[in-house]
Amino acid sequence: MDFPALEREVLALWEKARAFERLRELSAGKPPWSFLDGPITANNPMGVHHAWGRTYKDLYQRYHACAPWAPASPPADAAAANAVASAANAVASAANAPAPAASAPASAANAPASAPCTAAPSNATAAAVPTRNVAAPAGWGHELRYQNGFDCQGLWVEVEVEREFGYQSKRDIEQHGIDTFVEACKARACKFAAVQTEQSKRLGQWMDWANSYYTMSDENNYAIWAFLKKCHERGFIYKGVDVMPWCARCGTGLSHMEVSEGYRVVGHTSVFVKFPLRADPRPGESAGPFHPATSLLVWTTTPWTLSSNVAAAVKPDMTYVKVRQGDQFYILGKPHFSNPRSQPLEGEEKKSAPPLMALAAMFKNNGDFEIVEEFPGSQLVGLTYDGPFDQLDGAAEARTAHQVVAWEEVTEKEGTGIVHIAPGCGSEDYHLGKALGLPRIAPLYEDGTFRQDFGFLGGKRFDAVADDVVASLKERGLLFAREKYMHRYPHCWRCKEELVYRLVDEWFISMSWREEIMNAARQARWIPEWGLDRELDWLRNMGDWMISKKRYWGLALPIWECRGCGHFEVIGGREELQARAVKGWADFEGRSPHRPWVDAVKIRCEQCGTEDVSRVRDVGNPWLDASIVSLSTMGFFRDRAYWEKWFPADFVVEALPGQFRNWFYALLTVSTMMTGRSPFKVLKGHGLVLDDNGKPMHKSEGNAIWFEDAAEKFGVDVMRWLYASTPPERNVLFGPKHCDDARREVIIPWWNVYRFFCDLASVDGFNPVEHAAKAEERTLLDRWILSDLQELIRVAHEAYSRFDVLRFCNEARRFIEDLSTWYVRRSRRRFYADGWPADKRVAYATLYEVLTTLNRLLAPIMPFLSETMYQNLVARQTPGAAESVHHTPFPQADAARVDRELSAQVAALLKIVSLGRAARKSADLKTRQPLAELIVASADETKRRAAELFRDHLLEELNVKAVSLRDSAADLLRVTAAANMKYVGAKFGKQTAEVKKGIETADAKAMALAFDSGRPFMLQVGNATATLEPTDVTLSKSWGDEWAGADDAGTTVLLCRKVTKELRHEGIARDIIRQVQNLRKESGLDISDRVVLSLQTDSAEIREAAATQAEGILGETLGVELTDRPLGGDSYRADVVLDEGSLTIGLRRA
RNA sequence: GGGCUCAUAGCUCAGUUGGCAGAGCGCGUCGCUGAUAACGACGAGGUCUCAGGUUCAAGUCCUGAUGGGCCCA
Repeated sequence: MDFPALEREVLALWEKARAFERLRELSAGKPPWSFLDGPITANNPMGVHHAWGRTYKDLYQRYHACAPWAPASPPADAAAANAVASAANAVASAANAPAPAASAPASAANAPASAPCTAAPSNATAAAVPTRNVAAPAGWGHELRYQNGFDCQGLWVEVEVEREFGYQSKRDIEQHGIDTFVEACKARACKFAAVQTEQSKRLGQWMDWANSYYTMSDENNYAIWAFLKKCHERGFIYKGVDVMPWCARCGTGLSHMEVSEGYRVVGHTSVFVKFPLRADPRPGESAGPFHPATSLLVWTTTPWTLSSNVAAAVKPDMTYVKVRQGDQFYILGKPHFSNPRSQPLEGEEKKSAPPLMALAAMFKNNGDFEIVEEFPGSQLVGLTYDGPFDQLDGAAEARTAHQVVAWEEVTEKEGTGIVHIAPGCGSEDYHLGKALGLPRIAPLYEDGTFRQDFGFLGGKRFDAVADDVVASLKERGLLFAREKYMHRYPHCWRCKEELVYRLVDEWFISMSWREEIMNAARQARWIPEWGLDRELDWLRNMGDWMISKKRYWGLALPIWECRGCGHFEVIGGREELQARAVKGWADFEGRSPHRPWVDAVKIRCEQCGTEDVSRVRDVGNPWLDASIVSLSTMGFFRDRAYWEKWFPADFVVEALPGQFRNWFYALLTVSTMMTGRSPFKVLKGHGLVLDDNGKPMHKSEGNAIWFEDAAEKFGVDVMRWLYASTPPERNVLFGPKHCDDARREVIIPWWNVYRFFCDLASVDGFNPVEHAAKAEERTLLDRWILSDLQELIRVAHEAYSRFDVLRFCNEARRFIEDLSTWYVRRSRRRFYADGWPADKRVAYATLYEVLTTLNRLLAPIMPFLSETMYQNLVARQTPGAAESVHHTPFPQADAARVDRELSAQVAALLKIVSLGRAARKSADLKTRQPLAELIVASADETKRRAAELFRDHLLEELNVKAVSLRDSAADLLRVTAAANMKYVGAKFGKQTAEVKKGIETADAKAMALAFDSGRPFMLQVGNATATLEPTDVTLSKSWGDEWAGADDAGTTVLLCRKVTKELRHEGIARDIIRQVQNLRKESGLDISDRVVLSLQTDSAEIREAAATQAEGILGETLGVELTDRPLGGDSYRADVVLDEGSLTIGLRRA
């Protein structure tokens, strides 16, 4: 079966029938169900990892599009109350919503004025979808917005375009023109939005593709302006000077969120450096121990920052030592001196990192040494020293500032206990320096090279000077030691270069109002629940939000800053800018609010009157772009009634890693500022997609799987099933192996039941209306499978409505297995009858109902297979049926058809059959050999009742002539007991030998009966009582020569072992029949072909059996004549070996 | 250093108010089959990561530890 081909056919069918548009017509005016799409980055083709989230997005939308308005049955537990509440809300808000006539043409009326991608797959007529209002059946279905989103702006696009153009740096961009560059970025976003649209369609996503939102749209950008203005009105926007992580290649600072993306383990040159003390300046201390031959021993992993050293920090309450070596004295922390040192790594990285030498060992390498003094760090505070690069002009400001300062954060775990402080080159350094009023030296330009006034370092890049610095220190006798040090160091998450800490001006949103955002976060239901704690933790701890980036392609920060007086204003929208413009509006008019065009507009400073105030050059943090969409895409600024209808979203779902600090955070922050509310009612997160072996997919390692390849090799239904049936908070393993497993486990059995039905139904001319069944006509098995089907429907509603599709998948898998391996297998013969006897009609009707219902339940997960089945089973059969399975209401469970007792009885039946097979196995009696009698002995009434009700099935399944029932088989039971020494020895110690003997001589049968009823067995050993558990003994059970048996938990199944001559002949006949059937199949005969049969054998017994059973053999194999002579001519032939001898079979079509 | 999370058979994973440790795949033996790309029985494979606690009863609840993952500093 070529599933991908089938999927392509379904896609063509949907397109031809306008199936998605038709669904929207059917849904128009129904209660809204609001899904908000987190925008996918439109920068590359979609990967299989995107397909996970998009599967959830699609399947929950498909469910709600056709779900009933209230749960089918009241959920039992508290967690479900949530679902009830939200469903109730949906209905309530429907009642309050504007009349359908006003809100129906929603997507058309609310479409952004200018679609940013004219080249994007745009279809104006399709966009205006709900053209007519169909009278909707009351009670089911919801209206959805189906709006997909594309994230378009940001450095990730710039990096790709730079690569396309062969640019090396920001200078190239400015030289060739920002306008050219920005246009190319726009074009790239449009190009990949179109690619992703086609891929998403292939995945089966039903979305209003022509109406996708783009974060680069004018509407979206101006909406962010409005948000920033509101922040400014509350005083939260400020310009900060900070030491920021900086990417020298990209020429931009990175936000906290971005820095966390890019930590990698690297080796750096670390150095131990001497800071020679100057004469103690403190009054009364000049004669102290700190004479000129004493140096502070300082350690750093970033030698380039020594150029900008200002201070050395010590921990006041930590003990320091003074070490003499030759005529030199060194001061360092006592714990650091002798403790082993290690690199701050984990797992594999830790194992592969080289060992580090302890400081004491370094001293030892240099010769004899002794500790001459110990004192607390507080005694060092205030001392001054000579800086390592005081000779450089750029460091002049620090020459008089070098001093020892107190700092609680000095750690005992690494370094020397004396920390090099360069407030212009490190974040913590900066904050310490700021608190102490130290000067700060910023030695680097934007591109990471040293300023010219840094002498021998001037013009060199920060990451290329380690050796120069070391050489210079060594030459001047300041180097104590150097080593390679492995640690996690931040890298640019886009271009992979090492970051550097640099003093820069950036724009921030203060997070002083974080409690408000936390309260909004608490309004939503988070799946998994710990997601809320995780988000709150982030909100509690995050610093102010840095929103500026010194780049080109992105939101133009609407901040106009006066060069004259420093006053800045935040402009809240296009109209406001136009009103304030004093220059350049004509140049900007008609352009998108991007660089460079918007930069032409100048305003007048409202504080000092300066006329040509320019916009700051920065663009916005890209998470701002996606943060606004709960407002911008739902008409917050344009159509408040429409927005009220759709906000907050009922559901959002995205990948967990990263989004707590990215989209979830940004979305909450903006919504809280603008509305004070959470923008979503339910947030669901899912994990990562790994390869078949559980490894992350990387292009460079060759284990990445392209979406198109996966779709065409595996099929998307299996992909969707795999994603739907994986626990969302875990990672999913995706690849050929897991796809094959899932297909074999679920899809193939389901498909085969469907095909079994279709093959027969088309021959028999089954008609669902004509061949209906009445309840009282159903067999027990019919009623059982229909009962379980009702349970499955109930679970489906519960699972889908609580966003727990995994639970439904597990139940569906079990149901399909029961259906395929028990119901259909046990019901096959009913379908083979000639004509339309009642039993056949009922079997057809039952299986038809099961298949069509199951199909509907699985449709949200596997829309292609279910559509195929629906077209065959329903659409072509039933005049007036809906065109697509996805237009039909989700089934409702009928509680009256649930029969739990019957389900328990079928389960008991399966157990009895299993025991019967075990009994046959124990006596080496193969199932083909008919036996005279089966005894089911059980104290459990359900088991006895099951054996009675399903007597006929037992007869066939276990190939016996009769079934009898008993309460107990104890009278036939013979047991021998042996001690299990492993447990008995451990439990009874010295008594073991006695207990062992006791067990062997005890009443083993009483012991077995005790264990079977769940009790321990009390064994008298001398004067004491030993309590025996089932694990303490090994019991061997038998039921005499006449019976083969097997038992479990108080139920015993016995088979009569006596094989009479007649039974043996029947067994041989059955062997023959099976071999004949094999040959028929191998020969390619049709099931209904009549044959002439020839059997030749040397075995007298086989001959006799064939003769006495001839009628049965011919009947089962559709034989018209049985002969013992060869057939010759165009006959088929097979030589087989039976237990009794060899046999040659001949076949010829009659 | 802090937060969150996960740990069940060789592998992938179920285990829903605490009640006799499960499935699929893989492996071995046997059986069954006009039963489909199958199906069934039996077997090997488990200290449910470890240590405490609550309880008549803990894979499940609590505390701590160890290890993996994510995040923060």
